[in-house]
Amino acid sequence: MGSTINDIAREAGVSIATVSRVINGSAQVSEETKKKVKKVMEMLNYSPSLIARGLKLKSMKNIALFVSSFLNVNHMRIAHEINSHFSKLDYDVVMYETGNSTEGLARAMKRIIEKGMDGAIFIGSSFQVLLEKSEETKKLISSIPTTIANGWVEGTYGIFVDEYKGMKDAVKHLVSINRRRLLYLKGTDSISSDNKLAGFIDGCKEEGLEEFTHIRSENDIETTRRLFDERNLASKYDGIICDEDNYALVVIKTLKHLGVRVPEDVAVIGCNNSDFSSLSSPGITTVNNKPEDQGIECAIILNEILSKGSRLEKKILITIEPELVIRESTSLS
Amino acid sequence: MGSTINDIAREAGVSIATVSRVINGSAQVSEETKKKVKKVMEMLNYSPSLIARGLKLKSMKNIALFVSSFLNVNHMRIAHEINSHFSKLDYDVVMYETGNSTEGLARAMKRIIEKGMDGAIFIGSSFQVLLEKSEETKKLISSIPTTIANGWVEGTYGIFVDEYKGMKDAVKHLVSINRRRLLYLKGTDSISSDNKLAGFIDGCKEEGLEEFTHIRSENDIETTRRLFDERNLASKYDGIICDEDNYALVVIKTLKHLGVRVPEDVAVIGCNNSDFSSLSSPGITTVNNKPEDQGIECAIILNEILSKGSRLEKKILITIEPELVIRESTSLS
DNA sequence: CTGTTAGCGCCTTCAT
DNA sequence: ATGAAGGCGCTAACAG
Repeated sequence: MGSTINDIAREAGVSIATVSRVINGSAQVSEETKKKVKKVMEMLNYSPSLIARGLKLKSMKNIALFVSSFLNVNHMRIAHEINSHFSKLDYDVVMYETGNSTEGLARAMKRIIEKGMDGAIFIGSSFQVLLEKSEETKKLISSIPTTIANGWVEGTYGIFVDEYKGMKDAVKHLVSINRRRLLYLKGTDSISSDNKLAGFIDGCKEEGLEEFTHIRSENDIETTRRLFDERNLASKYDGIICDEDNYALVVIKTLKHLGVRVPEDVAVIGCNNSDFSSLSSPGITTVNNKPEDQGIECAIILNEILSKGSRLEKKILITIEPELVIRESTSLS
Repeated sequence: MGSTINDIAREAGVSIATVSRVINGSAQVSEETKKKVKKVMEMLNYSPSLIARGLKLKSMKNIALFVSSFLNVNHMRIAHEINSHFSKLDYDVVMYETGNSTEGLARAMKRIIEKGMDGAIFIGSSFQVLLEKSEETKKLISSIPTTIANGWVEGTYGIFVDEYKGMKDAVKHLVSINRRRLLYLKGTDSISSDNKLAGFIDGCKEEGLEEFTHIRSENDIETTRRLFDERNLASKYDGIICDEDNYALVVIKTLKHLGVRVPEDVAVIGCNNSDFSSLSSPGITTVNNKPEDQGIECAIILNEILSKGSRLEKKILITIEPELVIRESTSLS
């Protein structure tokens, strides 16, 4: 609302160049004038227009962050870390909620050039698919430094989360507590969810299991109840893995409704190590895919590219190893 | 990456003024030249620099959104609605995570003038206190259109959520199922949490209850267990209200641990109508404070001020009435 | 150490 | 219907 650099210059009796210098510390200014200028800035409650500076410098120190939804807690945990990291470096991270459509993504991504974003981060494997669908987005992406949490696309740097192995470990854990009839419940489709499922299947095979299945379902209470009723799932299986914690909650609710005990009759495992899994009763054993680490890695790598001013020599593909967190839903204490 | 308005003008053989006109539809341009210009824009894959435009227009169509943490699901539900609303209007909402310190808030709020934000929204009653702490922030806030979800400060428009009444209703509900020894568990301090507590207390009085208490506690599993052990809470009370759903989960976990049945022995009520409350077993009766409505109202009001170009005549103070959602934790089906 | 100047890309009178 | 020109607030040579 403000005073501009001109006001400061006039009031302090110096040129705008000098003012600019004391603002940015970009060159030697005598202590005396520096002090004078600073005083005037205080008096007039001046703060430089980042948008004018941005026009000149072709950067507003913004990084664009794309998420499918603000309501996805796991993704927000990642976003939180990224934001913390960059806000310390005086960057603003601007979050865009894209939904799951190509159009939504494309519309949001237009901002990256309209606003001269310095970098971009995509959260979630779903973007891997979406980004590859359109030439336009692919081109856009390779025009600025980009990292993807849990995914990779040509021209970007990806953080890979080995959820395949995570699910294998989950299977092994179930076998270790004598469960040999396993059911896998898969939620919405995505590369991540495919990887998890593959880990489940291969894990079962490696363990020599003979009775295991996977079902694609909505993670919604009514649907799940019906599913369990119709297929009599509760009595057929003694171990269930869900690809997300919230679905595990729904499953447990369903099992209780049927009078089935967890974990005595059926053991249950979820994924994400969310508050759902730790706070629910029983606590849910879960595959911790370390969203915080994903966020930190994304931020570090992107910042490295940014400050190096160029692409990294080799395509770093950090791999994060999930970890099984064991809770009551699989332990007969 | 970018072609500029100059490139387009040159390539199309017109002046930049004309190009500007077709971009903004701001004046009559002959169909012919319009077509020509548009074609060139397509060919060169041009998109106007919002930052240059922003410098000229003194607005980048940005609204600043302040949240204490991205990890607060309830707040993000509000943010989600706000974002949806404004993105349709071609505004970007820039989210700032401020923590709970004055410094964090002040630092973030500097952006509102540095970046010439068009408006600001604060999510959560905690900001009411923080904002009033400093003259600087108070002044800042009254310099641009501002709304607050669940709070109010001089110079802003507030959305008021009647959580006081919400909690009274919760008490009444417990009484209606014959609970007369009530315990209230209070989490982190805030105006909102104070209002809720007041509602609980007054509700108990109105109902003529004689045994009721409230305790301030951390909502963490270990702390809660210790608290229940030391004070023997589980046997003293037959109804418990928590000021947030996640704490209700912790309480239920604790009760189960002690072999106490919910709701037969102790009924439990939470607040927020979060996924926690609907997905947990038992489902938790909860005070729905309608975050979605809060978000929508914030957005609508702010947008109204923005488009009217001036402050609204009267200080609107929309009031949102919470609604009790009854689930298994209070119903002996 | 300090001032002058030329843009950054766009919008907007003011002429034509 | 179109063009010319000034300016938004700031930075970065280039002079001095």
